[in-house]
Amino acid sequence: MKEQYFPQEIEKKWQQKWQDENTFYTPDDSDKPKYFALSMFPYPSGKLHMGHVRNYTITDVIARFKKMQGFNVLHPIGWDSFGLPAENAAMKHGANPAVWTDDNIAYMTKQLKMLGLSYDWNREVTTCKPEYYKWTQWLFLQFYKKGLAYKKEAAVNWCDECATVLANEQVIDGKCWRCDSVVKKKYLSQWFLKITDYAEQLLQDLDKLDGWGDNVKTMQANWIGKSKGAILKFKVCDAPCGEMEIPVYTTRPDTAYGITYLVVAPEYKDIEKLTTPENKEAVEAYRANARKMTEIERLSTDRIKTGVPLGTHCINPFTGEKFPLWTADYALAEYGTGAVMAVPTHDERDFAFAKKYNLPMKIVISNPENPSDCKDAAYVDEGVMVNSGEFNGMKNVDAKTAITQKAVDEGFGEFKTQYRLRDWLISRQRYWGAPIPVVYCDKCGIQPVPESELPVLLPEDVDFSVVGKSPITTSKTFTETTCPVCGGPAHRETDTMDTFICSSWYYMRYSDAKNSEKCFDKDLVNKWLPVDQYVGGIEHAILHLLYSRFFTKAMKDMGLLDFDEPFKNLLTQGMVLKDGAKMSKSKGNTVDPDEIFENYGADTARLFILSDSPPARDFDWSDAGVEGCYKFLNRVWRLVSTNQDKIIFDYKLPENRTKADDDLVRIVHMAIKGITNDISNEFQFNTVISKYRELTNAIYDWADKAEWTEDAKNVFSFAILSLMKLMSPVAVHLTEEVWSSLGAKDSIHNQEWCKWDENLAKTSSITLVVQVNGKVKDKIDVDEGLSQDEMKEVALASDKVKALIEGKEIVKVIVVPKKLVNLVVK
RNA sequence: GCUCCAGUGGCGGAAUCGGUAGACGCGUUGGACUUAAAAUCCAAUUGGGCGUAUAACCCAGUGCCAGUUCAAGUCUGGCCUGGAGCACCA
Repeated sequence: MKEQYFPQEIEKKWQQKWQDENTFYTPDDSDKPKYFALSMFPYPSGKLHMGHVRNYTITDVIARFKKMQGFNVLHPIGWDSFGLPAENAAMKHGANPAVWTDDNIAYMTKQLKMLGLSYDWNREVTTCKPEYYKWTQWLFLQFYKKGLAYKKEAAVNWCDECATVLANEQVIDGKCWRCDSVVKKKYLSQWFLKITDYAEQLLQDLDKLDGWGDNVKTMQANWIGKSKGAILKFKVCDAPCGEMEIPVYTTRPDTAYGITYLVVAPEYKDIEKLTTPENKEAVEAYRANARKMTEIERLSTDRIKTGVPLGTHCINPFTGEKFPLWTADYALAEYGTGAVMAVPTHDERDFAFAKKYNLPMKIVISNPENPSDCKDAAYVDEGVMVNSGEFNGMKNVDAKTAITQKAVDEGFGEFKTQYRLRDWLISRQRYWGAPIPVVYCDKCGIQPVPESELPVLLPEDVDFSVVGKSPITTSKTFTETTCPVCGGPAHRETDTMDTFICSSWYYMRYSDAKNSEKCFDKDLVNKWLPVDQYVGGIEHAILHLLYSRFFTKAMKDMGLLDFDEPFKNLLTQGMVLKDGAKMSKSKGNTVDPDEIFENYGADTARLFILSDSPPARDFDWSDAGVEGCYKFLNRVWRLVSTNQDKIIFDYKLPENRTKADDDLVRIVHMAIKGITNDISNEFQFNTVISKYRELTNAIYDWADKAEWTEDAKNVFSFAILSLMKLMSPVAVHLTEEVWSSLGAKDSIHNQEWCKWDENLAKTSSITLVVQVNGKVKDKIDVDEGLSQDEMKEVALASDKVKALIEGKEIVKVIVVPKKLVNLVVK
């Protein structure tokens, strides 16, 4: 072993060796219990960034720790390799997206290996390869068969920049999640997956996810947005085209006696039938204007509300009162029934609208102690029913049920549970994705591609320079085909699938990555899944994580697997910051992992990225911090290299230890206990690393004073070799090099995790804290075995305490065994 | 507006159960070694009483205000600040 630490040299050597010896191969058959550790797989953008380094290091340390604890650990990696950047690069540089993607994967693979990650590369999964997307397409067909995939014409989110539609989940603040440009509405016929069928299950099963943070669970619950209310139906009394009925959804049926008008969304399907000839022109103009607006404008809550009357009227079935119909863009076509009953006195939005257009108001709920006149604001709190016929005097919360029941009994209403979650729009008008396996025949209509004809391969004869349509439509070989039913001419669907489909099941594929007969073997997927620990960024809280839960539930119902939640435990790691801001190219505050590997080595990078903050919190990168970690590894190296002659690999702890030896043995046991607990308890790697330092410091101190008897050498060896094993999940190369230099035959990464002896993992004496009236006044070293009475005596014998309690009365004495005595005096 | 999370030295952060606040590190200051530097090592480092050495002592202190308790960074209630998510969802 060299005197000096040369990380680059030893890291390269061991990476090669691990690869040659297949050190991290995971067998499917093993007596050991399974453990599936998973990082969210990367998009092959070109280069790793520090967020990747953090994510993969965290998971890698978990995987290695679990392996040493005796688990058969599955720790795979793959590539989320369909998506727009490849296509954009193709357009810009004339490169083929497949080639661009392959190059990026090759480079990033090299980087992952340089980080020393313990992946089983035999299970690598790449979503853009036909052998993978064949099964993505196959799964689509299963969804289709089950009625969970359907096509419909709808107002959808459109991004001009990306020239494609987007799912609701991909619109952030009215902007595209990828390019940040403003999203528009377009009417298009598109493919959807019926995630709404699973809304209730997706919501309820959140309770099962004990291993998920509350933040993610509440975000998903809010997104699903369950509410309970009623559908009430209103007869239109003067529609130009005969009798009509308008159903509305409301969570406030208790306010039904206070309705003074009714609003339908500008996109409401029957709006034309509800408009009188006199109002037609104004209504048309209003609707045209609404269509032009962007989502941001449309949904802005501080915009002044606008609307126009339709000229027709409804009857309130509770009161017989007649009230007008309006259209206004504060009613949303996609939620509820697209129509709203308006009660200005008890809803802020209706109040603002009624004020503006001078519509009447009627108070139906009142707080008897402090009645509101509803002149300046709506009264939205609880109260007692007034002006509500037979319901007068009832509490409004009780009236919700009572009034709905009346509507049910009399045939104009029903109880209704409503969700905000919408179906998942999965069509994309882009090339670089899995083609939707469907053909359109003039005679037979929509026909799924037979499973035997999968995969539907992406064509290569395409022109990426086209504007305004998907490059795939320029292929001469792709579009024209024959109908699988009648054999007549037909054309293929040219839309591809949202990449989030590919990532909704990739983690299952790891269980059987090379299967060419099936998407995976059922026994294997049931053996390895659910994922025991999933690690990734919070940005997927309601995208990937919700979609994957939906896929799992749907696939369970299809009989493909037997579990109903994919990820048992979820760790959402914080962002990597530099100078307090998120690292980004535009801000110019990025740190290139390659440079860190080159200057300090991967072990330093791994150690540092775990050292300063707990994994869930944001991490501020600092050059001084890296330097500090590098120095620490040097210090560890020196500790071993300068004392090599005193280390016995097959040490035996002496039976009769001297006091000094004893202390080091205790310190090691305490470190083992502390580190094991810190990892087990939510992966607190930052404190794990502080304990590495404490132990290293303690060994240095001890070695300084040691007389090198045989016993001392054995104790020292125990300490050094334990330190190496404890550090091996983090400093993977350094510990391996030391381990082998000291005479080991097998890899340190195949060793068992250190065990501690509870009797040795504590100090022989304790510090007795003496408080007077709750304030610490003295600390006394005492023997651990002291009884409570003895502790009290020791406390009272303290000179400091004597002085403080002199002339005072001891009211009470509290003794906490092995810890403290509190004297309450007056 | 609603929901969730967080707030501790100059900085990152530590503190199973309510029981020694500030572990470990970064930075800073002083010192040793060196012709010099780097590296390394030693010491100090919450604020104040207190710009002197030594040894000690006292007071205050975990965003703010209350409360529970012998004892609160930790529990309860009410705020303030920051971050994240949702948001005209009837």
